[in-house]
Parts: sequence; structure tokens; C-alpha cells
Amino acid sequence: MADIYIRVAEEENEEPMEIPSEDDGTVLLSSVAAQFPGACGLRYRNPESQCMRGVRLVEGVLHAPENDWGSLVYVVNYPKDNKRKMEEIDAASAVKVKRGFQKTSDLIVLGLPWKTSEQDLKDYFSTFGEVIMVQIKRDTATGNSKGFGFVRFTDYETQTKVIAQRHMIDGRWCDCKLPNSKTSPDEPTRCRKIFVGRCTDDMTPEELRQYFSQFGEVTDVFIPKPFRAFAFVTFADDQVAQALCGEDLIIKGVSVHISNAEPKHANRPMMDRGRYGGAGGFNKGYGSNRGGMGGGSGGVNFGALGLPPAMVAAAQAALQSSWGVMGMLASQQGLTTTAGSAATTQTYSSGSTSFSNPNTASLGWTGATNTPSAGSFNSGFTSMDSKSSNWGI
DNA sequence: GTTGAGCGTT
Repeated sequence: MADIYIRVAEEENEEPMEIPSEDDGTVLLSSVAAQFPGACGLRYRNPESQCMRGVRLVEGVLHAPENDWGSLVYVVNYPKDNKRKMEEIDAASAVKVKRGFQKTSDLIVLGLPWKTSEQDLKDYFSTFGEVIMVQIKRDTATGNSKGFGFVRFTDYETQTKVIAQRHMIDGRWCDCKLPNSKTSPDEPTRCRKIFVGRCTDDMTPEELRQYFSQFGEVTDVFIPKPFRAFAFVTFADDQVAQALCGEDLIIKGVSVHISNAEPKHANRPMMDRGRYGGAGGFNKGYGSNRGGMGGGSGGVNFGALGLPPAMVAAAQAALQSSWGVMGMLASQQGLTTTAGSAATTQTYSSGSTSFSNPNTASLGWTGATNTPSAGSFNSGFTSMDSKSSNWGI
């Protein structure tokens, strides 16, 4: 006698899988759970009432409705928490898959000559590997270099090599290090809104939306006006938002920093940066937590999200910015004054590089189906201060 | 037009 199978799917419109029934026509829950780990029951849509119906479950045995399973597709029930967890894992792995393997981070370049330009920096560091961002920090008033800057490479191997040695740049010895800002990652919370720091004037809400859509559905983008050098991006999925916290992302060639959008006054135990701590510091020494295979992800703490350790390890090893190969927009060049001193942003426009257009580059990534940021309201921010209520969130 | 250890306009 041929075995009888019933059709079971994770969701109603997903591809069903056939699960064997027993000789008496019942189906064991364990048979279902073998294919759908964590399953605790089945339901189906009643063709007459169009309502979902539960399948009778007695001591681990599922009983056919009307004594006949028919050709209906049965949908797996999960305990609420468990299902939630599965979705979170999916979101985390989606981010991880899109972001590649080993994380690179911005490196601070210390000891630069005053005269060194972004172009100089880029020319120098390109001899080590592909450079996706350079920056020289300048006095905002005078435009003079402060003698340090940042660089970001595509490949982690390049980064490792660059950190490991000193660099003669325009006649001075310079050091490249992991910046202190990476040593105390922002503590994650379960919220869907991220703070995007170090934004530049020319980043539009549309661009931010499109950029961040590569990680998940963006439900809102908010840029304070007048310009305040930061923005808020809200995702549909808090797990996506949390996965990005602590990261440095390259948007339009600019390194922005992602952290939680929680208000400052909400009792945040700020990590002690210990920057000047003289005595017996165990709290400095950046860099010691890196080196190995991606274990030291500077930013993301999946562990606090209640994921299994293996998943945590995998996710932490996974985060890397891989979308950052984007050109300097021509709009940036507009900052250059006659004195040529006000260009504090990246200016390598020499055409010898292979930067792709950020707009075209992003098209392949995203569904780009999000509507432009109207006032889609997202709750969960009741604790924000009164200022924020003016911000239209 | 100064300087020479540092840490990126919340």
C-alpha cells in the first residue's frame, strides 16, 4: 500500500513539502518537526469559511480534519517566541550574506604632514590595495590639515598589512591604527532606528534610503534641517538595524558611523573610553582584540540578542562593508574655493580610479520599491525628548 | 602664518 503524504509549508504561499502519514492516517508531529524544526502544530485554511483552522493534536499525533487530509496545504505553527527567533536569524544572515566575510574598518592615519592632501593619501595607500575612502581632518575655519586622517581599504588583508608597518608619507613617518572609536562598540538595543553620524551635507533622504535598503526594508529616513551632520534611518526589522550598529559604512565616499538612535538622556551607561586614563589601564590597547579571523568585530554584538553561539560567531565573522566602492560625486568638488583651502572632503577625482557611480551601483542590490520618505510613523520612540517631536518622526 | 600627540561637526 502506497504511503500517503500530506503537504506542509512554512507559510501559506510557500512551496509545500510532503510529510509522510502513519498507517492509521494520522501524522506525527515529530514527522513535521523533522522538516520544520520547532514546529508545534499545523493549521490550514478552510476552503468554505476561508478561515484558518487548527489541526487536532493529541499527544504528538495530528489528526486529519474530516478523516481526510485531502490536497490542502497545511501550514506549520511555531511557538510565538520560536518563530520570532527564526525570523531574526534570517534577518541576521541576510545582512551577513550581503556583507561578505571579513570586516574592514576605517584606519586613522597619524602624523601626516600639513601639506598632504586626500589625493596624496589615496595615491600612497593605493600601492597596498584598493582604497575606498580617504579623509583628512581639517580645521573647519581655515581648512588646514590637522595632521591626521582616515583611510579605508576594500580588503581586510590590505588593512592588516597597512597597520603592521610605518609609513613614509610626504617625508614624515606616519602610523595607521584602528581608531579608538572602534574599541567600545555601542551597546545594542532592540530598536529599529539607527543613528547615522558623520553625514555630509549632500546626502539626500532618497540616497540614504536607497543605500540602506541593501540591508533590509527601510521604513523611514530622517535628516534634521538645518544640516546637523547626522540622520536617522528606520528599518522594518529591528534585527537589521541592530546588525548595523557600531558599523562604519561608506556612503558616497564618506564614512558614516552607525549607532543606536536612542536618546542620550535615556540612562545610557556610556562606556568609559579611558582615553586619558593614566593608571594601570586595562581599557585601552586597541587592536588587541583583532588580528584573527573576524572574531573581533568592532561593532556588532549578536550575543546580546539571544542567538545561539554558533550563529553569533558566524554573524560576527560576517560583517563587512562591501558596497563602499563609490565615487566622489561631482557635487563635492563644488566646495573648492579660489583659495583651494575649503575642500575638506575627498577630492580624488583623477579618473585613474575605478569608482563606480553610486546610483547605478545600488540598483542591483535593492528592490528599490520603497516609497520616498513620507511621514511613515514608527512607534517605539516614546522616550525621545521633546526636541524629537519637531523632527517629524 | 604657528603645532607634532592625537581620534572622525550627535
